[in-house]
Parts: sequence; C-alpha cells; structure tokens
Amino acid sequence: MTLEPGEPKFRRRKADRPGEIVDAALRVFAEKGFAAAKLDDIARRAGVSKGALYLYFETKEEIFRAVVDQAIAPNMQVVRAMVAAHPGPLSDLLRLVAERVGGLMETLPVGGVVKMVIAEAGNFPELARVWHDDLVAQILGAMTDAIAAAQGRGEVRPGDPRIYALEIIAPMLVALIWRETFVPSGAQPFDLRAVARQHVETMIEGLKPPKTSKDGEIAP
Amino acid sequence: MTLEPGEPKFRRRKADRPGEIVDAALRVFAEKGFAAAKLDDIARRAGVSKGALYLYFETKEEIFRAVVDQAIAPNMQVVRAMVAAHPGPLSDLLRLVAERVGGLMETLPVGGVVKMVIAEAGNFPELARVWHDDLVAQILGAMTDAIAAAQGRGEVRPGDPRIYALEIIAPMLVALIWRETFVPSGAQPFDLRAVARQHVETMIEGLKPPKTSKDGEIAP
Amino acid sequence: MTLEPGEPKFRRRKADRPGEIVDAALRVFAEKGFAAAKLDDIARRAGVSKGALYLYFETKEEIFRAVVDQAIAPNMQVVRAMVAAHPGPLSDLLRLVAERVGGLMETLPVGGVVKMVIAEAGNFPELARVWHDDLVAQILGAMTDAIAAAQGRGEVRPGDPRIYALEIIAPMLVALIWRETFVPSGAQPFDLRAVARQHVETMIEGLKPPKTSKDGEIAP
Amino acid sequence: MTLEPGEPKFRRRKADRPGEIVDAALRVFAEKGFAAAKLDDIARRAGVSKGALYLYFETKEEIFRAVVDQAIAPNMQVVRAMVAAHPGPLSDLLRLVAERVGGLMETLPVGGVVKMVIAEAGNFPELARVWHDDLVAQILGAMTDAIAAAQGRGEVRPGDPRIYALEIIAPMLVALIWRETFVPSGAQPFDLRAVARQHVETMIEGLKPPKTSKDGEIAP
DNA sequence: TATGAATGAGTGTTCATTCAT
DNA sequence: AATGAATGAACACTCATTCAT
Repeated sequence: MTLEPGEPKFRRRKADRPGEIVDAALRVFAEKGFAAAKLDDIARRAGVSKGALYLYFETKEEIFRAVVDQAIAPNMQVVRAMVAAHPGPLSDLLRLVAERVGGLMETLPVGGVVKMVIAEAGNFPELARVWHDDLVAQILGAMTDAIAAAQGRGEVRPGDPRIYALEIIAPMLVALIWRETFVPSGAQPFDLRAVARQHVETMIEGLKPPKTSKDGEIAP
Repeated sequence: MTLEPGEPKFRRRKADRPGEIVDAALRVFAEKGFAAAKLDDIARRAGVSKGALYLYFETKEEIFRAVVDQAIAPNMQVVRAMVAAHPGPLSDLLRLVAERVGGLMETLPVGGVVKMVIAEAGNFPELARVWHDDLVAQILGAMTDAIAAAQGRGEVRPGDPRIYALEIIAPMLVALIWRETFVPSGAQPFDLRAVARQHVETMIEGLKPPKTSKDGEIAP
Repeated sequence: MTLEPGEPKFRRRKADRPGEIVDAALRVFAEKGFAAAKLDDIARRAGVSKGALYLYFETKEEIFRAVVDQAIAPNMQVVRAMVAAHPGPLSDLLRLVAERVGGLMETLPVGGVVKMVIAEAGNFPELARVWHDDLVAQILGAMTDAIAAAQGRGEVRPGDPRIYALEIIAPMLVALIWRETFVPSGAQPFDLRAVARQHVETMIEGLKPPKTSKDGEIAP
Repeated sequence: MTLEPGEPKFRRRKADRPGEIVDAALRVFAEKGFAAAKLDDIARRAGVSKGALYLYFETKEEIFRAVVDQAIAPNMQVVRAMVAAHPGPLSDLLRLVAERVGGLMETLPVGGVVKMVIAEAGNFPELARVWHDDLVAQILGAMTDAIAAAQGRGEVRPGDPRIYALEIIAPMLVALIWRETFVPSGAQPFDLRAVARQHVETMIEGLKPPKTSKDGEIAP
C-alpha cells in the first residue's frame, strides 16, 4: 500500500502482488465459479496484465487453490478461539462463539468461498479434502468434543453430539449461503447476527436435559 | 439402460428422450457444474448423439434450465404435505415434516440440484429467482406461518418466526450439502434421517415457551 | 397439378416431385446462395420431408446442378430465336431480340440463377463451364456472328464484333443483377423493357458506319 | 510476405495485422463466398492463427464487412475523378473515364468484391445498401447528371439519362464479372481496356442527336 | 414411396497459456 | 518484472446425410 520514499511511483511493489491477485481472484471466482471465471477478468481487477499472473502462479487451478487455501487461515482463529474457550458451561461457549462467528461472517468474504467450495468440490477433490480436514472438521470436532464434555457434565441431554454440533452451526451457514444465492435476485435477507443470537438461545433451551433432574446449571 | 444384442442404431422414442436427457444432464451438471459440463458427456450418458440434444433443447442453457425447473416439481409435494398438515400442535407438524423430508432427500437427487443452484445463482439469476419464489420461499413461508400461528396459540416462545423456520430447516440442508461436498472425498457422512429426528426434538424443546411464567407475555 | 379421378388425394404424384423440388431449390439457392441454403428449407418449400430429397437426388450439389441445368433449357429458346432470325438487317434482329429478351427476363427467374452462377462459379467450375458452353457462349457467339456478317455487308462499322456483342447484351444483364442485388434494399429499379428498348436504339446508332459512306441501309 | 529463416514465432505488428487479415479475407471470400470461406483458411493466408483473427474482429461477419467496406474507399477516386472532369463535352468525359476505369479495374481486386456483393446482397442487406449508396449510386448519379447536362446542351439525344448511364457502364462491369466467372474455367477473356475503348466510341456515336434536324426538340 | 429422428463431422468462437519484447 | 499479442486446443452448435419405420 505504501511506497518507500524515493521509489519511483510507477514501480509496483512486488511483494504485494500475489496477495492482490488472490484478492481479485476471490472476487471473480466467487461471482462466476471456477470455470466461468476468466483470467482476463482476474488480471484486470488485480490491476496487472494477464501474463503477470503466470509470474506468480503456474495455472488457473493454482490461483484457485491459493484462494481457497488462503481463506482458511483467518477462519482458523475462530476455531482456536472456540477451543480456547473450552472450559466453563456450554451455554457460555455458545453465546461467545455465536457473537464471534456472526461478526466475522459479516466482515470476511466467507460467503463466496463457501459457495466455491460447494460448487467445485467435485472437480477439485483435494480442495474439498483440505477444507474439510483443516477447517470444517476442526470446527465440527471441537464443538462435538465440547458438547460431549457437556453431556458428561450433565449439562446436555443425550443424543449424538456430532449432530448437535451440526444443528448449532447449520443456520448460520444457510443464512450465509442464502445471502450469496437468493438475495442478489431480490430475496429478503437474513440478519446474520440476529440469526446467530436467536439460534443460540433456541439451542441452549433445546439442549437442556429433561427437567426432572436438577438442570439448574445451564440457565444461570 | 442396456440394449439387447443387435440393438438398433436408431431408436425411435421421441417421447422419452427429453426426460432421459434431463436425467443425464442432472448427473453431469451436478458433478461438474454448468460450465465444466460437456454436452458430449451429457449426450453419451443419455445414450444419444450430441446432435440429438438439439432436437429437444435449443442451447446448453436450456438444458440446464430444464434440469433445475424439473427438480422443483417433485419437491413441491413436500410443501403441500407441510401445508396440508397445518392444523394441530406445531410439534406434531415438525415430526411429520421431518420424517417426510428426511425420506425424500435420501431418494431424490436434490443434493445435486441444490449444489447447482447455489453455484450458478450468480450466472443465472432468473433460475435463482424461480427456485426461491416457487420452492424455497414457499417452504420457508409455510413454516413461518405455522410458527407464527403456534406463537399465537402460546405454543412457541417469542422470537422472529422466519428465523425459527430457518433454524428448523438448516441442519437438513447442511447435511445434504455435506453429503455432496465432503463425503465423496472421504468425510464421515451424516445420517439424514437421524439428523432430522434429533433436530426436531431439539427444536421442539428449544421453542417451548418458558415454563415458569403463565406465558402471558407470548400471547398478549 | 391435376389429380387423376379416383386417385386418393393424399397420394402425391411422384412424377412431379423432382420438378417441385428443383423449383423450391431455385428459390432458396437464389435467396441464400449455395452454402447458406439449408436442405430443411428446400424440403419445406417443396412440401416434402428432408429425407424425400434423397429419393431424387444424391447430394445437395446434385440439386444445385439440377437447378442450374434446368435454368438453361428455357433460355435456349432465346438463342434459337436469335439464330432463326439471323437473315435480314442487323437492326431488325436487335429490335426483335431486345423485345424477346426483355420480356423473358421479367417472367423467368433468371435473375436468381445468374446470381448463383456468378457466386458459385469458383466452387463449381464445371457448372460455370456448362453455363458458358451451353448458353452464354452460344448467345454471344450467335450475336458475334450476326454482327460480323453485318460488318461484311457494310451495315456495321469496324471493330471487334465479340466486344460489340458484349456491348449489346451487357446493360440487360446489369439491370437484371441490379434488380437482384440493390432493389431489395431500397434502390430505384430499372425497367428492364425500357432499358432493352432504349439501348437497342443507342446501339443501332452507335454501330452505324461513319456517315461518309452511303449508310442508308441501317435507318430505313 | 516471406519470412527470413529463423523467423520468430510471434511477430509483433499490431498495426499491420488488420490490413493483412482483410487482404487475406478478400481473397478467400472472393474465391469461396461468405459461407464457404473458412476462418482457418483466412488465418492461414494471413499468416496468423485462427485465434488471432479475434484480436481484431469480433466475428466472421465483421471481417466480411471490413472487406467490403474497405473496397469502397479506393474506388471512390474513380467517382471523384469523374465528377472533377465534369465540364466540357460529354465525349471527352467518357473517353477520360473509360481510360481511367479500364486501368483501375485491371489493377484493383474489384472483381472479387463485386462478386461478393452480388452473391451476398441477400444475406447482408446493409452491405448492399452501403455499396449502393456510397459507391454505385454515386457513380451512376454523377454520370446521369453529366448526361442530363449534355442533353441540355444539345449534345445528347433524348432519352432517359439514367438508362444511358447504365448503358455506358454495363459492358465494363460484365466484362469484369466474366473474368471472375467464366475465365477460370477456360472461357476466352475480354480485354478490359479494349472493351472500354470500343464501347466509349460506340456510345459517343449512339448518343449523338439526330443530325438532320436543328435539334431544337432536345433543348426547348 | 415417404418420413423425420438420429448421427457426427465440421466450423465459429473462446480462453488458458506462452513468449518476444 | 511486466506486457499483451499470439497461439491452439477445446467446445457449443449446425446441418448434410442416413436409416428404421
């Protein structure tokens, strides 16, 4: 972004290039999908020539990989945050995560990437695998563990903890996909934060063990 | 599918052809996405020549449209079932719908179509609109109405009924997308029926109005 | 055109078919040119199925040949008429031919065929040869001979009789081509008969030998 | 046209390319006609790849248009020359024009373009219109005016001046078309200059007002 | 004889990739 | 490092031709 003093201004900073390209590519891939995205378009949006792309990436697939890979990193924070917050009652964890995730999703261009991963999983199985192994399964696993632990503490009613994890995450994801898919053609959007907040409360209630036992722990 | 030995080079089955082509196209589009799908491939799977496609459809887009359109019809049953089951307590409705939807999703090739719609909504906005207006918004609307009515009867706690509807549907949808996206590259699948059943119970509990008060707040 | 009594009316008369097809083909070829003409179109205009064309002709080229060949025959009359009228002063011959040709050109679909021959001479050299040898060279030759004879009789000034023949014919031909080429897009047409009449008089004057000699023969 | 040994695979000559392509295209279109001309062929003759054509033209039609349009410009000189030579007796003008046109036609590739315009006027009406309005009608109009003026001066006998203009031009045009159509398959050619010279003299004589009367009838 | 569904080679067009500058 | 003209393989689409009926 900033140029060193004395540097000629038409000299572009090499170090930033790959990042700029990946940013541009993300936008184009998210809009059009992999096959319909044109390198010309990506190059133009990155402000470089088409040939320049090949100075940093070998093929279109490479760029796509870079985009998807790069999108994982920032999201890993979320996972870590979640895992870090592990101890304590589940309800606290859920509220915390909801707030965090709801916010992130409105900031980051996750939507586009999610769309891409869904769309191109068939054509790029390794990518699907990377996303699953490095991101999705981590999140799901962390939550599953937390839920199982809570079940152990009697905080959560019996049931498959992995499915409970899915139940918790799904509405956010669907609201996100909804935004990408239907809102551009006029559908009424969902307020991501509102969804997160309401759903957390629903789940906290829904997960409470049958009231016969002394379930005072969950709702403080 | 298989032809007897001595099979005729030309079959004369005009009436069946469009259906066969759409079936084949669904498989290819779902696998590869719109742009990456080759007409040659669709034709081969439909057991016809490339030229024959053009006897029934004008362009590749037309075929795509036909695939997506056709996928709406059978799913409309779900909506109708839901609307038909309208009266009675919400919990009964949810259990009924869950059973119905869970079963359908394992039978019909909805997954592929859902994937396609998500992936190509940007490139084919009218398709996204059709899907939204004719199918998704109908389901969501029907559920929203049922929930609002239940709230009126004091069966359901306060909260945005449209978000509640989203919360109810989302896990099934995500499990479906999961199957399309991650399972082929080795991820552990979700049992759609199990998800449906467990989530319904969670939601029934989660939606219950606070037991303590005389729930005067909900139905004023 | 007429059906035998007692013949079922949906039974088509086989004998006329080739002619009907050639008629239809002439119209289509004249409109679009050889390559841009579609057999579908020809078949439709001939009132038969596409497959039926192949009962009478082997290929598209064959049909084209038939069209061009068939167009020669009626025009041969003109040549014969001209040759028959041979004796007598040239001016009489010219006036007679002009009237005859002017009339024919407004009746027969010569224009289209001329256009086709010009356009496709490069792609079908034998056709160009047939047209040249059987028709055009005949007419030109007959006229050249008549002019040479008239020169021998002192009726016509010195000069290349073949070029004189060309001079005589050309305006009619150009008026014809003009009609096919520019009139459909709005150009002012030429009245073929008027062109014929005026040009004949011009040529009769123009061909007169220098007045020094006793040139009374031409203008009676 | 010919490249040195060691010729570079990529030449960098953006400025020259469109011209080279149009030249090559003219040859191919003139030979085959629009529909039968293959882009591969044009590209090969232009010494570029098929894809390169699309760097300079949007479609095959565009190339065709460029060819036809471009052919107008150089011919406009003829028109201007004719209009410039306006004053003076008509016979001088005719002799001058004949010389000029006869020479040009043997140099420029007019023949091919004329053929194309005749052949494709039906499929590309705007092109026919452009040719008519910008070129043909101009020439014809200029000549018509000159003749009418000459009639006013008593130099030319009564008669439709537009038809007289046609009579003057036609033999050159037909000789040109003859060259394109019949000569390649063995017909005896016409010497364009000879045709021009002889026809001018014929017309000068043919247009002379009747010598007997004091020609008061013509210019009242 | 006649049909028209079906074929498949052929062509215009696109676009990821290369390379002289 | 950067450009962008050039390439060529790939693909959607067309249409003359075939053949079961």
